[in-house]
Amino acid sequence: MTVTNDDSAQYLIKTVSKRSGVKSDLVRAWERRYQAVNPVRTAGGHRVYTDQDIARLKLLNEATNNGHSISQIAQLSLDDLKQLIKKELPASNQEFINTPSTATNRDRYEIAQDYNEKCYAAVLAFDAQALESHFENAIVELGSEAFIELLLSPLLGKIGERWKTGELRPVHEHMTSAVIRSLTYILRNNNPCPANAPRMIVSTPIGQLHELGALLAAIMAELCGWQVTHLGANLPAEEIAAAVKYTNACALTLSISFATEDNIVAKEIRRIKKLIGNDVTLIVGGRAASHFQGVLTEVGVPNIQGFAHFREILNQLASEYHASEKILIN
Amino acid sequence: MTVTNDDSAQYLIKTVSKRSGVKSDLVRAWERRYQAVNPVRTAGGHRVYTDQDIARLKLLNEATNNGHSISQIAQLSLDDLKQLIKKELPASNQEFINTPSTATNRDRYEIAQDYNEKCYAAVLAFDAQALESHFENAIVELGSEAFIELLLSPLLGKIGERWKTGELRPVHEHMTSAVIRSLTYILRNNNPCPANAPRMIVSTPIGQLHELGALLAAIMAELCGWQVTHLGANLPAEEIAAAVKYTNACALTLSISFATEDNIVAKEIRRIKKLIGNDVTLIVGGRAASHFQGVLTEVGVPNIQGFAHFREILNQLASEYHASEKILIN
DNA sequence: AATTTATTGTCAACGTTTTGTACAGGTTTA
DNA sequence: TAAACCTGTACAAAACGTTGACAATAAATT
Repeated sequence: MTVTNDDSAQYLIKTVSKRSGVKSDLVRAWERRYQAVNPVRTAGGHRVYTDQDIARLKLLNEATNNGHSISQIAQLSLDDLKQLIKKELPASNQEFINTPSTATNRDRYEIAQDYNEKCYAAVLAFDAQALESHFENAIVELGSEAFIELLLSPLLGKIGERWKTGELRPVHEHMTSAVIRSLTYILRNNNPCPANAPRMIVSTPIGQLHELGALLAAIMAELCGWQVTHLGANLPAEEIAAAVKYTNACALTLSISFATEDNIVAKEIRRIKKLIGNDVTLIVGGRAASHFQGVLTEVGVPNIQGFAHFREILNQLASEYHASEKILIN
Repeated sequence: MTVTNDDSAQYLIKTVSKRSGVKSDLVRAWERRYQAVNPVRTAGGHRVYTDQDIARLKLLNEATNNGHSISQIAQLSLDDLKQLIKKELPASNQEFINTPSTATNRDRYEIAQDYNEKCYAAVLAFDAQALESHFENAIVELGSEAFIELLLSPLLGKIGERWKTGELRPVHEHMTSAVIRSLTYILRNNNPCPANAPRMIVSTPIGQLHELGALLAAIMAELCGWQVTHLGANLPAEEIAAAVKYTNACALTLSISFATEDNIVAKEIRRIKKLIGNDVTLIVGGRAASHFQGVLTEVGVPNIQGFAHFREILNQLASEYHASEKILIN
């Protein structure tokens, strides 16, 4: 967990209690009896907690509700706690994980807002460790779904904008995608996908160097139960098509983030469509996708509009896939 | 990964009872009469069980339901119990019968060899899931160090060769690096690096599209206690230099995997050297690094020869860094 | 076949430990 | 100054622990 040199302690016990779901008195008791957390103190003696402490208390709360005795788990590391929780729920009540009863929707929106600023600050400061740490905490606190919709997606949008204004450089984006790529591991493990899940390839056509959008699509598809192979950015049509063939994927998602003057992207999309044929569904999304509306309608690709739409398409495809699979079995 | 860390006792009897299906009273009776389990005790005398104990009780429960007398099987080993159950039920409850394969005294080299073949097969078959799974197992079985030296490095070498012969396509490499990137998370967590660790940037200059070598270098440096930021492949000199500045890195590692006819790489290396100055150590490695020997000696970069050499340089740099840091403090 | 013996799951009684909650009186913060 | 915190203490419900006993079977012996 990359020892966080997180001197950013900032929350008083009331806030911590609200966000973690553990009553203030109990937070103090857990600290006194088991050293479950070690908050810093103000000059006057008030406890001051970090985001990590909140994540920790949240997990401890969940674990104790699951029957674990606090004295036995209070000193476990964040990672051990995550594993503990994961073991408890072998795909039973996903709702409980993703919709923690402790935070209302507005709360979560504000929390995400909070993390958003911190994460952007970390990107700007080129602090990969802080960024990763914030992401980890946010995943615990928000759950995978809200993490993506309320934090990751807006953040990546912001990064894209700021990149155009010159506030951020290409390296900022590279660093960010490196961090997000390694996070994929956590997210994937939160939602282990079934063996017969439909497969998808995610990439970016030649000329499109920005992979953040593709990463987002890949993560979202994984959370929807797909088995995703992310190929990175800037790949020629033949390569992408080859990957589709190799994996026997039933869908291919391309991310187009920037509108280019040349017509390379349009050409590539046509070539890809020709190579993969009609049995594989082509999905094109991204901030600049609408710029290529002409080609997209030409090859029969729907225009993705927001999350809900993307998720909807994914679910529909998945159910079609499973239906056809059943027929094959019979 | 989720490898049950057996040594961490943490469950109280209620939880154990719920999970194993054996009533609390009976668990105690089995312990008292036959020493079926040997739980640790808390200071106050409460029994504390491990995951293994739970597995054991589950199996004992099943076996007694199958007609075995508890006194006869209470002291059997976990493996023996699994065997017993397996024989009884030819086709029903085959779950949870995984041999932890603990006491293998086989040579690590052979194990790595074995994994190497499996992993290469997964790459060839474009099976990202299998590849990731093999990697995970290998890390557990070999440990991070041996994983890198005996498995990852030879494997990446092989992939590089086969790429040249045309047996593998570029997508194979992309897929592989995607998997390895997400694995970074595990490796990093196995070796949490201290807050005052020296920082390093790892990347690949423009024209070098292959990032496997850079990934390998990044992982190795992290295991040596560095705080590494991996930027991905194919970045212009200014970007790389900017990242060095932002992170205040004291070393920059570039990976050169392929010899190009043009002299772009040489140019880029000169530019990078000029931009980062002499306070930042430039390290250049990779299969094709020797091809640019001229430039490298010109800018004063040592020729990396194998792991040991790279590690040696890293350690020396780190100790120099820490020495200079101490001086700064005083 | 009848009787004795051993095994095994379950309970009850009664004391101890764990753990969440509460409150009082003083201090810090905004 | 009011609201929020801190420390310390206390308390009660839930969960555990030990001991010992008791049927219901299963196994062995007469």
